[in-house]
Amino acid sequence: MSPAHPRIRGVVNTQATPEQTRPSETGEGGGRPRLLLVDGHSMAFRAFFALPAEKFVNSAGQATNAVYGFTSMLVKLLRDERPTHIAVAWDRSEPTFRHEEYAEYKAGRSETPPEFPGQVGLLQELLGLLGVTSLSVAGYEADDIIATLAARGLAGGMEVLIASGDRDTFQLVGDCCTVLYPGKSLSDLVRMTPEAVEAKYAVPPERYRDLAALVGEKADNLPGVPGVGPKTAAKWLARYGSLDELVARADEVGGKAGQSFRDHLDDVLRNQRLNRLDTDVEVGVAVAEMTLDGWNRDGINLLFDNLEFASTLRERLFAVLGESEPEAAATASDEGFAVELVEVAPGALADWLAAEIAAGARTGLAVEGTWGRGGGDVTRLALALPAGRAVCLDPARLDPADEAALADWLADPAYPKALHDAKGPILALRARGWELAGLDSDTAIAGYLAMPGRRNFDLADLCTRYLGRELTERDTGGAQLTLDLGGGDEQAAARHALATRALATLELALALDADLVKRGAADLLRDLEIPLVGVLARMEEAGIAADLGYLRGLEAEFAAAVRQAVEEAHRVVGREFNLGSPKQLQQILFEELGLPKTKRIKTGYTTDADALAWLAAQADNELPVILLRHRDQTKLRTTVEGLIKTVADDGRIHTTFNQTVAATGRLSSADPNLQNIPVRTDAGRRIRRAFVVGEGYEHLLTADYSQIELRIMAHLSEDEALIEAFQTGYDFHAQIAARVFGVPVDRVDGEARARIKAMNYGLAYGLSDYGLSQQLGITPKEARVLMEDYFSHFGRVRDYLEAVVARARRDGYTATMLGRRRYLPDLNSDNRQRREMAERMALNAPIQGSAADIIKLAMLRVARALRDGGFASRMLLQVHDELVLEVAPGELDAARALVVEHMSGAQELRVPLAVSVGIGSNWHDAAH
DNA sequence: GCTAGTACGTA
DNA sequence: CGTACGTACTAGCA
Repeated sequence: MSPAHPRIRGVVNTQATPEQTRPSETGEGGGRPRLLLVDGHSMAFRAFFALPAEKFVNSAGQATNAVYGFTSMLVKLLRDERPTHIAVAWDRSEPTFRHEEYAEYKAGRSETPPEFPGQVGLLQELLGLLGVTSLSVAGYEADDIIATLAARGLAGGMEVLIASGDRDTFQLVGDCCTVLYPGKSLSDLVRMTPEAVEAKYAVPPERYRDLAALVGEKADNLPGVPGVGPKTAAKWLARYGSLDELVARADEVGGKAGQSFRDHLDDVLRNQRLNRLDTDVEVGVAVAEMTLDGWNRDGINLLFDNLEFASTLRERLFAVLGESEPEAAATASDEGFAVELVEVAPGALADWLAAEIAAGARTGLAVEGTWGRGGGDVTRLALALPAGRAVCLDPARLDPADEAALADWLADPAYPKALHDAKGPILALRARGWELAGLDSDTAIAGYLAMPGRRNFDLADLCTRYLGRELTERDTGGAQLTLDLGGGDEQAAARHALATRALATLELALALDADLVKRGAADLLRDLEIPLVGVLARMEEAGIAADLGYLRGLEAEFAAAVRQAVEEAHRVVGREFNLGSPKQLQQILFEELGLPKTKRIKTGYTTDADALAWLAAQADNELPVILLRHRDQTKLRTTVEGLIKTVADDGRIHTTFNQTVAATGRLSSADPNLQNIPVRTDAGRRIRRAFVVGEGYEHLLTADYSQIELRIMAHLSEDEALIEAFQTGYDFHAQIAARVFGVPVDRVDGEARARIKAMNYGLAYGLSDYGLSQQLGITPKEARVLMEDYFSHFGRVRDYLEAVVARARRDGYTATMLGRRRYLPDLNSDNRQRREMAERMALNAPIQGSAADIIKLAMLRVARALRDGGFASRMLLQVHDELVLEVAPGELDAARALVVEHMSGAQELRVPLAVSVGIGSNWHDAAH
């Protein structure tokens, strides 16, 4: 028997670098270090088919059979083989050098089952938590990585074990290198030693390549010599010694098979080239570093909880880890976050990323910088891996090669990333030309879906709540620290703090995943809210063009009207006072002028618009009217002033959409709020003329849902009369009024229609008879009669509304059509006011929330359709039931059709989802 | 400089 | 005594 190393070298041309192979001197039991190399996809795929996919599904619908089977196999290997070092290699989706040589390589494989790919990411996440090195290298297959690592391990004196379902690895078998090949079942791995290979194929391992080249490999779509099987091939190789020799003396081979061999010589030589495993792959991580340590017990528990794995597997895993592990790694996480900040040498980032982060495994990303108003800047960013290793980068001092590597990694959707409140960082990264793809979790949004009523979703708060660990002052890099430390320490502390945030985000994402599965919101996060983040970032970045000169003109006009109202008011009262002070107004109106008292409030009597209008009618005094005009004009002036202040250098206003504020699921807009620009009064609508189509575009287009909340109420209540009213497409409120008052539709007068309209909308808000009477200026008794008349025709609506509250009281929450919950503990409060408030919220939340779900779906559909269709037109604003787009030249008809199609088709309801569209050169004229 | 209260714009 | 927001202002406290 020839020695191991020459044998390997003879086959694969080993070029092991000594300094990279320094296996630990303290291997298991003091013996030789053992390196276990696993072919990830190959073994996961075997596991997938070994276990029934339908039996391994968690409550989120995630198939877990491959994860379970692979983990089970890994536990067995760890227990039985006791490796001191371990790595798992993965194939990549990109073509390899083999595809370049032979386009048909691996063609004709049957389609991967849809349940499989998602599990690879989970497995890689698990390996990260186990502290197992997970590798993939662009342009190479897992086999090549394994061959490279095997050669280095052997050169370093290690014993090598390879777990792979790919027979190409048999060429690596030697005295110190054994392949564990799956037999009948996954747990039954056949030990392919040199003797076993020889017994099975009648050739030594170093001749296996030659044999495979002759016979062919169906799985790789490499046809061999027709009529030549393993027996003939082995016989020839025994006679001629090697394939090279056989080829050289091809004309000596007799018989039909010999002729076939000569006819297919090209195929054989190609097979031989392709089945050679590369041992010079740049893997970027030394074999000696592939020790099994730094595993994360909390993380593993969270992931297993999430996957809903039985406790037996977990116990077996911890048992085998516990035996081989220093305790420190397992307990370190009890106190804060055990982040290990790694320095990557300049120019080495690409290698580090490739070596440390397997495609599909999630990385935590934290960004330090500034953002807002559609832009931002990055001062630092940190990446953290599941086992706690992290790197912190300063974009300003990044080697060009590293910058390119970082940009590629950020933009690669194959690398899932978890961020906390990602939209700002996305804008900041993009300002540096870096796209972020593969956003896999946003922990702020995940927290919002779990607890939509909370006011803030700080990373530290969520860590305390979900991980039971504090993101301490030290971790967060607080200002206090900078006073105590010198410049260098300050930098180091800030880097450590950011890396800790990245790790905390990663761990938090896992915990929130599990929680959202329990709350039925995992799909909502993954399919709706996360994709929306990028869409909103684009909208904020685009902004909307503003006519600054026009705004300044308006401001002057409104300011003059305010001054005039102030002068008039002072003249009427006979002295100067602050019209903006409710307190001074109360003094003047109710004490000095002795006007009738209005509704009581905490500080006295209200001076709101309703009360002033009432006073104007009651008393013979012109002051209330002047005050009303002053209020109006002041509001308009401050609105315009606010807008002017926010016009950016590009002449556009970039709002910020908040995705985690509204308890019902709506977006909100701030800085400036573009969702409350006046529209109801003529003076107010003039402000909308300031929002104009930008340079390079042709039109503004607005598209809004007609009565979407009422349609949702009709859908959810399944009230046939309501549904029918929407299906006819005729004036909805008039139709309802006709039924309630028992008159033909064309005889419904304006008064009746207005009452029913108020009633229709009021229902969705938990309207009381008192509230309705206030709204309509009728007595509560009349309002009660009106409600009874209404419900006598639309009984299902009342049933629905009552059922919503009853169910929410029982479950503790309401749910929208997409399963977005709102928790309302006050439904069982002893305090009547709180309880009734909660009841109104419960009535409204499913309706307002479902409308929010639907327009969010529509936004995703519109954004995708615009992108896929190559449109230059873009979405700018969302105003709850309305989208505002900027249409590029020549795209009007197509854009209009696209928006209508994707808005009205966003969700199937029992009633049509009507969308109306308007076009104009400014927001006012684009109304309809 | 902070918060509470009031008021008011939108859907 | 109808839901959901954001902003601006005053007043009172520190």
